[in-house]
Order: sequence, then structure tokens, then C-alpha cells
Amino acid sequence: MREIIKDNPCKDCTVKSSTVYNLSDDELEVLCNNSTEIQFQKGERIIKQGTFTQNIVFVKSGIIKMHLTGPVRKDEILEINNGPIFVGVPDVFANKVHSYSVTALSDTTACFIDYSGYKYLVQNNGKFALEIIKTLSESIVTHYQRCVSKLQKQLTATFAEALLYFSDYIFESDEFNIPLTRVEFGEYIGTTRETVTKIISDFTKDHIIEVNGKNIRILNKDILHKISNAG
Amino acid sequence: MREIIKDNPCKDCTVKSSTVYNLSDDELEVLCNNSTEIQFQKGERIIKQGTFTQNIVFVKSGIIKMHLTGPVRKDEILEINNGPIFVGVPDVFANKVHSYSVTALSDTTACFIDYSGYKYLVQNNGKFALEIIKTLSESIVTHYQRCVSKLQKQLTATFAEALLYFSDYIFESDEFNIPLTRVEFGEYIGTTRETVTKIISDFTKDHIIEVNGKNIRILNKDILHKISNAG
DNA sequence: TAAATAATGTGAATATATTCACAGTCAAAT
DNA sequence: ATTTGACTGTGAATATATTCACATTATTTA
Repeated sequence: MREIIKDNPCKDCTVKSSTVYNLSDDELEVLCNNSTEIQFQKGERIIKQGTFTQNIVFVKSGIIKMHLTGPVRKDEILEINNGPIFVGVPDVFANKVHSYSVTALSDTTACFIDYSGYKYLVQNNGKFALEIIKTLSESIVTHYQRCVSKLQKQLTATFAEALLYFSDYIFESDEFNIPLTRVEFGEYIGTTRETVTKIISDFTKDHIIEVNGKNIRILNKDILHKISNAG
Repeated sequence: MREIIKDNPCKDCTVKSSTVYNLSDDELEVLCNNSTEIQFQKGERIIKQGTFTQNIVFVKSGIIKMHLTGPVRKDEILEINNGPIFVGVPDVFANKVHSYSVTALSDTTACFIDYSGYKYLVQNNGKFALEIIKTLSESIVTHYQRCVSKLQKQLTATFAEALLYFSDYIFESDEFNIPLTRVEFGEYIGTTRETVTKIISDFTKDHIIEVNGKNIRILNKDILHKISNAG
């Protein structure tokens, strides 16, 4: 974890989310007053479940996981995504403490933005508020879908869906290195380490994928779609 | 479904959510211009998955379920709640179509509010916008918890949790008539009709609950808590 | 009221995924 | 290079929940 403080970090930043895109220079100054850019190494925790909410966190680049410890003390990964993306926002508005953690799955650059400036803009820039509402709304709707999918589909289907997600949205390639251990992959699709291994070995036997440790190459995307959709 | 149109439906309405509470009379007028109050009978659909989003819906009174058809064509009930509560809001901001349905589980009174007035207030009343952001944030965080709970807990635990939810939040009593068929109860806790029956019969044998058709009386709340927490 | 339809209960067979125990592999650090 | 600790693979036994087939009970409608 390495901290870098700049004078006006946001004005000249080329990485902007849709919410921030329409802000004027003055408004950006308000937002970024007291903001800090921090580097995280793979595996480092960016937000820790249970700590007090203090900042809005903007992940400029890097792959991150959103995860929390469930009622059975098992970790569950709710989302894997890559920057640029705001993380931990709902907790800042809803809670005093973070209800989930955010951890870097690759080297990551993140900005910690003071809540007060953010809140000020919500109340004084209707367009900004509307953008946040849209973003929150989209993430709710997306999560409803994901949750039901995970609840109803069998594990092979959820696994196939995860591979397609990595391939299409995270790496944009049919071959990639998953930044997850088998345990984490289990936490992501809702199962155990052993079951992940078994599904991988089944898929390999059926020539759907080719696996070498963390390296995965998708051989037959059509079948993956079919398995994912069959449930 | 019975429609009632009033001149100024909201100004004199005694049922207000936290979001609407701080609006001035003029702003209420903006919000309620073109609003309509509609009565729904038990079982009637208030919002239908797949239809175009047109209105913000405010459920004044009544018990409702939020549910959607999942990837396996099975219905899943994501939430059961009672008015006063806004429903379907995220879809209005995120989508052109509703991604889930809302159905009355008891006789229900709901107001259909035009989106344009709502949107206008978001952009011109910072406090209103902030309240909506808070409400959306809370529902995201709540849903994360619920989702993980459902994913990780065993069915007996989820069933126990559901009973406690009905008892503590919906009916505020240890005895109540569940407004759900066994099939719907299954859709709520993520299982089949038959399994619901089996759990009920187990709980009855253990003198945890007393069941007569849809009437449920909780005999031992402590054990329910223990079962729910054990996972 | 009778008939039709929807809702519920139950046990046996089956499917799906977990747990456990152990072996083997990889990666980092001394 | 070697040790340490984390990570991974595998089969057998077990647990959990589903499916199926059928019986029974409510509820609605003609």
C-alpha cells in the first residue's frame, strides 16, 4: 500500500466514471478536496468489512472483489469487477460501518474521496445526484439477477457463467489467468474448493476448456453458453 | 383493481415515506401531478416483469411480494414487505422495462406517480435526492445480506429466519396467517412445495410451531433464533 | 350442493453437492 | 537448495434437498 498525494488529483485525471464526467472544474475541486490516491498490491484489502465508513472509494484501475463473511462464517464473493468503478458507495450512505469488504485481485490504484464533498455535490448538483441514483439502481437490478441466477442454477451452470463473465467482461479474451485461488473461485460461485476442481476436470475432459494452473483457455464458448443457460 | 383519482391526492395524504416527508406543499404538487391511487385485491399484480417502466409506485398499505422469473423459469420471491413503501424504483432509473414483478399478497392501496415529477425533484431538491440515495443504498445493503444468507444457510435455517421476519416485521405477533401458498413459501426461501411441508412437519413435531393451514403460531422463538443463526 | 380446480401431505427413489482424509504440487523465504 | 506453508487434486462416504407418484383436503365455481 503506497500513498500518493497530489495537489489537484482529479482535475487532470483521465480516468473518470459516468457520474463524475459532467462535473465542472470547480465541482471537481470540491469533490477532490482531501482526496488521496493509493496503490494496492494484489491481495491487499481496500475496504474492510466492519470498519467505519469514511470515504467514497474510486478504483481507477485493477481487478477487485467485493466480498463478505456470511452467517455461516463462510466468505462469499458478491462481485468481481475492474476499474474504473466506485466501490463501497451504498455503505457510506446506508451505514456507519462497511457491510462488505473490497480486496484487490490485481495491482490496483484507488482514490479515497472525502464523503462531505460528495454529499455536497449530491445536494447541489441535480445531474450528479441523478447519475448516482442511476448507478445505484443499475447495481441493484444487476444484483437481483445475479442473486437469483446463483440461487437457481446448478453449479456447473454458474461456473460456466463465471467463465463467460471473465472472458467477455474482465479480460476480453478467450484465454486468461484467473486471479482467484480455487477456494476463492468456490466463494464466487457458491461452493467448495473440491467441487471447483471437479467441475474443472469434467469441463477439461469434455474439451470445453484447457486449464493449466490459473491459466484458462476457453475451447468451446457455444457449449459454455448452453450449459450456463440450461441452468 | 379499482382506480380512484383525486384532485390533490398527496397533499392531504397521511401516509408518507421518509423520502417524501420533507417536501413542501408546492413540491408535493409537482410530485403528485398526474398521480393515481389504485386498489388491488390479494393476488393482483401491481407491476409486471417485462413491461415498460412508466411510474414510480408507492404502496400506501398492504403486503406485497417482489418476485421474478429466474433463469430456470422458476419464480423467486426476493422480498416481502408491507406499505408504506416505494416499489419498483430501481427499474425506473436503470431500465426501460421492469426486471421484476410486484404482486399484492393482501388487499393493497397503491399510488402510481409520474416519473417526470419525481425526476424533477431529484434534480432540484438536493435533500430529496439524498433521501432517495439513502433509501436505495439501504436496500442494496439489505439485499446483499439476504442474498448471502439464502445462499449459505440450509433450508431449515432460512425457513426459521422467514418465520421470525413475518413475526417481527410484518405482523408483529407470534401468531399470524401467512399470505403465501406452500409453493410461494418455497419460492421465498428457495425450495419446493414438498420441502416446505416437510420442514413444517418437523418443526411441528419438535413443538417449535403450531400450524393449521395458513395459520402459524410460534411456540418457541428462542429455538427459531438458534436454528436461524446456526445456518 | 356438486363438481371442478387448486392446494397440501407423504414416502421412496434419485440427484446434487459436501465433507473428509490423504496425497501431491507449487511458491515464497531462508 | 531446502524447508515451510499455502494451494490443489481425488475418491469414498455422507448429507442435503429434489423429484415423482399418489392420496388427501380446501376452495372456487357452476
